[in-house]
Amino acid sequence: MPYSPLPRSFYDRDVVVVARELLGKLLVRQVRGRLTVGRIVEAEAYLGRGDPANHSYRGQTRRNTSMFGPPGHAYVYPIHSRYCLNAVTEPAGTPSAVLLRAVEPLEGVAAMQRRRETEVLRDLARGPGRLCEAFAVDRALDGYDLTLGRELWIAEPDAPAAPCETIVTPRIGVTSAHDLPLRFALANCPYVSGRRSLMPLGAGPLGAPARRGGRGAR
DNA sequence: CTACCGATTGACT
DNA sequence: GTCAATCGGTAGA
Repeated sequence: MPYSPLPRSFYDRDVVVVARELLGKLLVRQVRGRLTVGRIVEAEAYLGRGDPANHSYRGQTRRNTSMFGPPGHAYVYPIHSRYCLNAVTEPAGTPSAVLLRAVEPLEGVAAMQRRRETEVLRDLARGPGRLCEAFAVDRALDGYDLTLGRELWIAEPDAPAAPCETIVTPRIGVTSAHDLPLRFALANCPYVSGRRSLMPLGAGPLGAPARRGGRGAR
């Protein structure tokens, strides 16, 4: 069966492991029988304990209730007139989650272009707010069960894409815990957000050529 | 009720 | 590179 959803056991593990392993998986959205699919190329872990950047750091509120629930559900929150999509991880009571920051558009590109009001592939789902717009994810999906395979889920790709190097960096946009390397992304992937040159894990300071202003494809 | 502030984006120097 | 629009969530009076 194509695009069968990852089981709950996938999410019921350490949030950092889940974040890393979500790279390369497929984000699938179904609206009125139409599929929108993208390959996850960037994700961030938000720890269930001792992470001041996590919305749950100061306890449970109306907004972050989904994070306190069982793993394998969505945590969707609004910010700056946009939405951000997370996958809740670890057992219920441990408020950890993985923020999906970018996907490579694969299927349903026309729908994404319509929702995003741009034709530019690279701009369809690069960044958490854009991703939600492209995939028609809003507050109605907060708490939604990602293992059902009906409206929104994550699937294993049929044929794994060419092996890609993973880079690890601090999380983008957070105002605390800058030191924690909890952002994971595919190296040299044009669909990854962020503005800095990205250093492959384990590469020396001068080992990796920084990508400069050139836009490449358009 | 008011005040402050982002897990952002897009426009601009 | 820098910057502010924008609005719901949260805390506090």
